[in-house]
Amino acid sequence: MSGRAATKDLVLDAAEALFSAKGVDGVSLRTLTKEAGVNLAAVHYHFGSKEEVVKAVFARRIRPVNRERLAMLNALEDRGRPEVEEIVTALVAPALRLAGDSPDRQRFMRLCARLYSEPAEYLQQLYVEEFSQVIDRFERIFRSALPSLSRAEVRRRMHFVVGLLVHTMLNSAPVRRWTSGACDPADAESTLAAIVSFAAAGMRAPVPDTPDGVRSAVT
Amino acid sequence: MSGRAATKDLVLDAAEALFSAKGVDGVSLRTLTKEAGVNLAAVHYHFGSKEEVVKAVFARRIRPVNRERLAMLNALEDRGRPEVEEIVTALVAPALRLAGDSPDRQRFMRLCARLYSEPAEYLQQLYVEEFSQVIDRFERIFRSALPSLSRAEVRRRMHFVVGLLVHTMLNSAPVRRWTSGACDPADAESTLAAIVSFAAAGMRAPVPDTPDGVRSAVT
DNA sequence: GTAAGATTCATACAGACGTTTGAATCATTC
DNA sequence: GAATGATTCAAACGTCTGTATGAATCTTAC
Repeated sequence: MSGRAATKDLVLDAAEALFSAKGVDGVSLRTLTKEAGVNLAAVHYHFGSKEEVVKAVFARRIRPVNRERLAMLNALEDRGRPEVEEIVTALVAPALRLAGDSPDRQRFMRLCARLYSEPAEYLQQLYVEEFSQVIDRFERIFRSALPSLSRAEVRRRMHFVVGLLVHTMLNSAPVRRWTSGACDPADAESTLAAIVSFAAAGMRAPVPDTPDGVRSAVT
Repeated sequence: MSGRAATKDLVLDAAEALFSAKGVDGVSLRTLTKEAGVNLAAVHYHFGSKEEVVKAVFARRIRPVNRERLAMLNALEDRGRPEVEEIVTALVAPALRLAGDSPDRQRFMRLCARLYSEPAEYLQQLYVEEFSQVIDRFERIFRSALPSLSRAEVRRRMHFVVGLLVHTMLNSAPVRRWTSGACDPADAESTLAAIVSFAAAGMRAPVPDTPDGVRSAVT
């Protein structure tokens, strides 16, 4: 216990900013510690390795997001059968909300999306730990709102929703360029509304006829 | 001219496989050239730098994809007013088709998606060169099929579609895990049908009421 | 105020990195 | 078959990487 713990946070803050800008592999510990204003050896003293820094950066912010997701689901279920839009909102809004508060969090949003598409093995395990419960919860509640979809189809479509969410969070700058500023992703409110409308319609889309239509037997 | 050109292709093939497995930063030129069975210096002799290798790997396969996209759009427009599903198919199918033929191409699909979410600046310029024409084309044809959407809204929703496409191509393994094998993304046919159904419904979704509803003036 | 523990510091290590070089080999042409 | 240009090769360059060490400095408690 004890200790100022300031150094640890300085490292995490700088790591969040730098990793999101240049990718994990693109940032050396020397760059990182210099930016944080701490000694090079502080990283290994406080974290043990660079990998542990990455995991700490990720976990620090993703846990509140997933907590909020589950809380929103709880609130929805208490009020009866939730609409698809409401479920999608519970999945998307807590993540997007990260951008609302401060530029730091906006940076993290991009890091989060970037990490999700990085291949490192030590991260895969982290995803399982942090997400598997949330995924299961959403699958169940989506299935009850969309009873005509098979379990596999629900999961696939959830994957689509996560995909467009991650992509939106990752590429804010390109979107702003594409839309000539009309769709500023920093405008979290309109982004959220657009995603929810799009994703809910997608979740409700008719199941395509599989030519060899046995696949839907998997339920 | 002349020369066997075999070395160049050996490098590109190995780069495609390795980059897609471990990311660009995760593969050293020594690993790459050893895997390719060529000398370390061959990279700089034939390409000049590692960055140029990345760009060559990307361009080699993405150009045929975009050519096919444009060809499909041409065919659609010749036959009259295309349906939203058809436009989405023209956007998605050529990319997914990469996975159909061989494991090599499947690897490339993942690389492609990964590159798209990497921050390196030298890649951004490549995207503009390779994609801007295609994007403009799709925007126009989408707008004619969805006249109620503003230009900005069309672009935003196109971005969503690209997002779920990229995410699908990037994370085939997780999807297979999630769906317990029921949605094998290697089954390109069913993946395509699922994406098209989901994305077309999303493109057609009602425009959410913007509380300060002036934004839709941008047209 | 002094002992004990936590933290910081400068410095070093060994190895991997992208890149360069100059000689050796190959293919081609006359 | 000798000459020429294209290609390959082994070796080395300097720099940067993540990690480790041990002394110096703080913090805390008595």
